[in-house]
Amino acid sequence: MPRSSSARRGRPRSFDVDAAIDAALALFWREGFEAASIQALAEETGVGASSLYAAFGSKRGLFDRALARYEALGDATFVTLASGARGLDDIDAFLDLLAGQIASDGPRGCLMVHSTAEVAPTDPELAARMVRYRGRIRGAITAALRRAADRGEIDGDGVDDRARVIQAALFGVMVAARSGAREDALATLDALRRDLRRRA
Amino acid sequence: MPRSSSARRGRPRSFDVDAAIDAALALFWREGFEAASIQALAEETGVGASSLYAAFGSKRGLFDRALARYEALGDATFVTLASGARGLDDIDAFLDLLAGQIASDGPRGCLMVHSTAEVAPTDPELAARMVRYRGRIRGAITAALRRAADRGEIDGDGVDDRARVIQAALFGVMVAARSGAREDALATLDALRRDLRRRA
DNA sequence: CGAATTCTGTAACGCACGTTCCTGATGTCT
DNA sequence: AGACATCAGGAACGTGCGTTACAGAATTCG
Repeated sequence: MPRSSSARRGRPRSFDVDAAIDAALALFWREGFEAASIQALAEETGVGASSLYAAFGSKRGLFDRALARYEALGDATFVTLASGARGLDDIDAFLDLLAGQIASDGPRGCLMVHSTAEVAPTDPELAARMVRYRGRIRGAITAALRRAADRGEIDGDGVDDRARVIQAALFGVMVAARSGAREDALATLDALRRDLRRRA
Repeated sequence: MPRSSSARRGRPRSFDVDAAIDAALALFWREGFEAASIQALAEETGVGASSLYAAFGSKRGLFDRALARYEALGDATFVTLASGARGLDDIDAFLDLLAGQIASDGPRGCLMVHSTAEVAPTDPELAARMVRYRGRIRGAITAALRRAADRGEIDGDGVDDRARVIQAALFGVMVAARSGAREDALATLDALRRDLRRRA
């Protein structure tokens, strides 16, 4: 049990907690919660299993930290969407970010999406987390659509409905990406873009 | 190894294979592939583990049969969408079916969606199956949208894009349903409905 | 009726998992 | 320097998993 004070007695930790969380996040993202074994997490982070337990309590505890990190990364990518200076262009920029991630060799899909599929049904606390995450995305999309309507880029009617649809479609794209259908996922992102512009 | 002929020698099987597949499907649907243990499958189907292995070869073999059954059920619900006599009304009817399933106490979400999240990254054969399934849904939606355009219910431009978006949004709705957010999922289905009509 | 064949239920196997224990190493504080 | 506290690494534990081996039950064919 580490102290809250920065001055601790005893042998100091030989690894960076945040770096370990980032490494664990990468593995969870790639393989999912169950499939990421403690041994694999130890290898990925370069930290022994018992040290992981000392620092995070349990596999689930480490997962929580990794999810929090994921959410922070997500919020950073939503910021332009939520409070940018433009309208549809901000949405396009956001879709570009997603397309870049899908086209890359990084982890497939969205950690929140496949964690929902895997653990949310048996874990109410995590389920609630997913709901909040979804709501935050939807809120950011709504804000961008409102700006677009204010600028006369789209019709102002049905902005809330449209935000719901876009958010859901993005999650659907992430499911496709998870199955390795990159072309399909990217094509759907483009379709979403065009469909949005067609409402001008 | 059972014979192809109906006249078999030896002790006859004491359970109905199709009924066992249906029961296994229900459990996979509820809990996912990994979480559905052989013991739980044996209880759910009422068939001993060794008999399941004799009949299906492996857990994965049983899962394949269950997925095939799921696809057959799905195709049955797509049929009106794919080749109905109406346009937007056929889409509405399909959305009603989905809403009914989400509102019910049955398994949450779509088996294909959460199997993709769980298994597709490490199983190319299953991943291909998911891609085909998604394509079939998209095809059915496209057909219904074309009919709607022919009847003058919507603008004919961008039907393919729109079908992509709708299919992705439906999967996103299934993710939400999987996390137990019934209200949210149903609200998004309604939003999708209204958004579609608004393009009239 | 007896031989051959297939299915059922139980028990067991090997393995991998998450987790904990223990010992020695490595620090800080007085 | 010595007492104390924490950490690191490896071995070990118990559990549950998918799967298989085996012995008895049930049926068909000659």
